[in-house]
Amino acid sequence: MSKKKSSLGRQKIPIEKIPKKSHLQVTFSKRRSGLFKKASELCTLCGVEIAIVVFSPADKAFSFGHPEVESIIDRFLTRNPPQDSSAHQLVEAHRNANVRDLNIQLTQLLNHLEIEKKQGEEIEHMRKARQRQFWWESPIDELGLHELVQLKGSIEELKKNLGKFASKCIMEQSNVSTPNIGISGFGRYDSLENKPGVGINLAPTIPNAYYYGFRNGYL
Amino acid sequence: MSKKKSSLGRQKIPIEKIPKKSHLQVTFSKRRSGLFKKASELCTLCGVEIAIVVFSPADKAFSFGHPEVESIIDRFLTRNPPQDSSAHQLVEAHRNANVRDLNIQLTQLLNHLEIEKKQGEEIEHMRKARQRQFWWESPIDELGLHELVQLKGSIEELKKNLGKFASKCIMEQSNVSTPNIGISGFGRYDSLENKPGVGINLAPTIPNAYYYGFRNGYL
DNA sequence: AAACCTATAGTTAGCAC
DNA sequence: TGTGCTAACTATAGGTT
Repeated sequence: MSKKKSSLGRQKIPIEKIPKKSHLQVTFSKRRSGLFKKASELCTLCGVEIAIVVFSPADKAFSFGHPEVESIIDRFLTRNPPQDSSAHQLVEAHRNANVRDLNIQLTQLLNHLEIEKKQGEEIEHMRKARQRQFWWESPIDELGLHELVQLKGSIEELKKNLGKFASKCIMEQSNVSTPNIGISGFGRYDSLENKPGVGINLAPTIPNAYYYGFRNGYL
Repeated sequence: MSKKKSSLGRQKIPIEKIPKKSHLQVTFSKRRSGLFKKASELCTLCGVEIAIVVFSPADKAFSFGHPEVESIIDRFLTRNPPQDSSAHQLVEAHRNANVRDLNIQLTQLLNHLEIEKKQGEEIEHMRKARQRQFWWESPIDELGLHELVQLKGSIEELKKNLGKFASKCIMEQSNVSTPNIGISGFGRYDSLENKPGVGINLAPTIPNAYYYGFRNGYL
């Protein structure tokens, strides 16, 4: 006849880590679902958005989210300045991996640009120097020793070349079957540009193969 | 004698959005703290990590986190592949703001580099072309029309300059007190470089101020 | 708004399946 | 693991301050 209570019912437990593992596991499961239920009720009753993330004792992730965990987390992180503090660093680092890559690329590009610029400046320099080498078109009494030496060499060179050309012309005069290599240009030049008084007057008819000279209209 | 109940105590409410705003606000406050309390109890009892984010009806953010909301969120996001899907886009965009800036910078730099390179190439081209302009030192029968035209113009120029120099020399011969501006160079040149046969032989004694010409030893 | 009160709705510990 | 039971424990609706 004695009614045996099947259980003592709910017992008060201290809020401290449950030592018995199997027990802890059960409690975790029950209270986790209870927590999520409370959250969902709060969502419905108050029309608010809630996200919960729980890592179980076995390090498994459980999450509740209304509407979605991600969107709420995003909202939260956007508002709460990502303080890049200690804990955040790892993920931030991971997130910034491409930023780092871009920075490296940028640095390399800047270096490249620097080199390219210097090369450009150097070439520009050379160009200007080269321009200055057209001294032989400037008044002759403005020339220095070095430039005059160069002028001499150049004219000497020109002399030789003209000599070669002259002999070639003579060769051709005596042998008509020889192709007119190198003559056509001169021919055109003569017809187009050999205005009296300023042209270059070659004297191909002069027998001496080494004869050549310049004459201007003022002479 | 009649004991009046001060309150009916807790009444059952349907789990649906509370219509009365003031009422809702109170419920939100109470249940939110209740939720956080449950969470903290779960943390203590089971030694787990929990993060909760709640956006109030007034769109204010409340959060619970043990140990910290951020670290738990990071853990969560790191494991759950950041799916870059719809919801995540906004924050991703925000996060990638600096990435975008870097990309813009990079693009600009690449453009700059492109321009710089082209300039460099152009200048290099000019340099080579300029080098080729020393054609007047190469065999004369290899020259084309254009080069010959140039040669003519250059020699014409040289002729004028020599003419000016010659007249200057004549002026000086007739007036000894005139300073030797522009002559010293020539003087040095003469003494150092006027080897027989290849030198430039000026004839300053010729009365005509416009007389000048070249003669080589082979003539 | 927040803090307290009270009666009661809701949660859950311990046990069994 | 999860579910069901039940008594006890806790949270909280509605009120007052």
